[in-house]
Amino acid sequence: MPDDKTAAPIRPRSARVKIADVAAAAGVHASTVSRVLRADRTGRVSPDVAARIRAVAHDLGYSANPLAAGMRTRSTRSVGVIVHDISDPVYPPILRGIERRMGQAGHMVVLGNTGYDPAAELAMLDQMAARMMDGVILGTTRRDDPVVARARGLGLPVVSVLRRTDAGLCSAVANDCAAGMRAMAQAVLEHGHRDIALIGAPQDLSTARDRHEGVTGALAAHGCPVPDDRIAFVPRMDVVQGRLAMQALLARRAHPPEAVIAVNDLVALGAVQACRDAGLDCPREISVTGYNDIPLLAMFDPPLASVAMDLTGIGAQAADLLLAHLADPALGPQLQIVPPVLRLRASLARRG
Amino acid sequence: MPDDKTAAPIRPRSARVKIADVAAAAGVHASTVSRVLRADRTGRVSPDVAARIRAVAHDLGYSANPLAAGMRTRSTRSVGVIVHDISDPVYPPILRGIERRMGQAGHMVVLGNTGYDPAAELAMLDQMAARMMDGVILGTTRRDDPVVARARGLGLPVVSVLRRTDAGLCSAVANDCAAGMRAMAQAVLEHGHRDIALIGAPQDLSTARDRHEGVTGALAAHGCPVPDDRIAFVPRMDVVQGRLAMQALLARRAHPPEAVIAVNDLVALGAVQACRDAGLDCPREISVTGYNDIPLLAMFDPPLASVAMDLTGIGAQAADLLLAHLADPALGPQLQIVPPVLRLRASLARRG
DNA sequence: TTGTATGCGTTATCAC
DNA sequence: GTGATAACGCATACAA
Repeated sequence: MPDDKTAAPIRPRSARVKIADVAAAAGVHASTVSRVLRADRTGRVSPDVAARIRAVAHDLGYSANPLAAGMRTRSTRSVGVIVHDISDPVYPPILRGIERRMGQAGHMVVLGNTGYDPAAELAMLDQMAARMMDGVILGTTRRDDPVVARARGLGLPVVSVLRRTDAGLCSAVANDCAAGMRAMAQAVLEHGHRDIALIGAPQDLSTARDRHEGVTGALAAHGCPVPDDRIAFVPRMDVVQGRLAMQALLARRAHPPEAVIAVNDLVALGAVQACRDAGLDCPREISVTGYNDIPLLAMFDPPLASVAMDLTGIGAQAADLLLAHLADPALGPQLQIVPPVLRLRASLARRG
Repeated sequence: MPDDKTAAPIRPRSARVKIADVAAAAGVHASTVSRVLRADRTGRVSPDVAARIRAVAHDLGYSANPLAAGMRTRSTRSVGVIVHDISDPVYPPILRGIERRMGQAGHMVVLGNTGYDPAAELAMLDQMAARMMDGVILGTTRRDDPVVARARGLGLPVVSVLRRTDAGLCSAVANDCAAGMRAMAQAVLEHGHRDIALIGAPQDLSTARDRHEGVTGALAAHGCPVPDDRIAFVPRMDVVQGRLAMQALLARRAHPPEAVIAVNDLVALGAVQACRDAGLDCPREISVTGYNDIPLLAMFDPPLASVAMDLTGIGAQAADLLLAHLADPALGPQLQIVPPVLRLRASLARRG
């Protein structure tokens, strides 16, 4: 056995103390140290030896390398989170809930931002799988999502947050968007509006679809169906697109609608901008509503009526659900529905 | 040499194809595959063999495992980002800039949220170091930061974003907060206000300190020094604390100040709330200003005067700077200053 | 140009 | 109860 140390380290070795150092200092073998420092005692160690090892490890400032351990255990104790756009204020509270829970469980959170690009979502998942992440939380889920399918193929646990797949192929934490929007539609009607416009989003997202079906269904059921030229769609749910959609709506008819129900808050805020640009006073001349109740929404001008949910709680639930899947690989897809709560504010005003 | 395959895999092997699989399929040795697939050709390989290996790798859907590679190369191609509170709207645009640049460079971004807790910041850095992250971007930097010191001790490259250390011990991308606040102070004076109150933040953050010194200095220089009872400090820069601080300010004197200059936008929004609670009309009776120009600030009621900077650009610059440090470990601390831009809006009104 | 041997830090499975 | 050994997937100094 040649013992030449030819394969020298690339860098001047970082001073990180490893198991071998602890073992040497404690006068035991590395495997014994590993047994002691690993909480799940696979093999028992005599109390005095264990105590000595623990003391030495502490003195030397040893901390385990989860990556190296992961090579062997196939668990790196890290999870990915993929979102369309971290700049959308709906995500930070969710991310915060995820990060806190995962941190408590000793897992790190890796962030992926994919800008509404399905190809980027797939590439991001592959990246995360290649890095041996234990699981992924998807904030990008589409109703029929190749990302979910590929994750299944890879055996990578996935939890969907906010949205879900039609087939329920993966666990999801979401709110009942259709119910939320039905409530909002009813509120708009109760405020006396009849000429109502809608701004929807791509229907391959369950949120966008459920909200659209919820609102169209509710309005039709109350004898107030929405004509096609009072419906616009945005390609992305942001302020700029909301503004463009509203401009398009206003251009189609001589008279503006009495109220606009937008698919989410950012789109609604863009719609408000477009109304102002067109010289329309919101809410005196036109009411606008959103969805998600992003932070600080009550402080906008006008305070925006929206549908709220506990975003941080949703993030925490998604994290817990993923942890449950990690603990029990046999666990089937779970669906957790969080109740939506109507938040009526000044942007929804009485007609007249 | 015992060749028994006793150490069986823990899980039913994930179907991930590895270098050995490609090597077997291509009829070459693994090291040859490694040489071909690694862009930086250390040893040359004959073109035909290289082409065959590449084809096989593609057919088999091979993708490298950066973690396993990192065990050897000491580079996991992942970086950490530590922030006080991802729910603060100032961070998402920065994070977006970082994520995009890092993604382009093939690095993943790990997020750490520490809630203004210095101990948590230190623990997070240790976590990231233990996971062999290539570097860390700090959004939490304190003027004399043990996190920066420990990172130096570990040889872990660090770039500070938004804030910086007094000693300039690590690279930083920030704006000139003192200059930004001087401009704001002057604008407030030019609007006729003389009874001006300040809401500051913990002075161990360079942003809070520079802004405070900038505004107090400018006001004093213009013959309008701020008395102690017109100054309040928040423990954290969020809406709730801003509101409490404003309440405290209002309680100290019979008459409210004419203007309030807050350390950042969230604090300013909290101050606006407190003013309203107290029956003060903002901006008719009291002007309020912020800092950072977080997204959508112009749509608030009132539109908040603030000091703007290119947050996404700052994130991208920080990412580039960290990448530069990774490419050249000998690179010393760099300081990049981004210009602040005054954004005057209706929350700052003429006196009277 | 290509194959061989070894190590990165850890853990699982043996033998003792 | 503890030590010895191989393996996780990859990269590289060296020999051939």
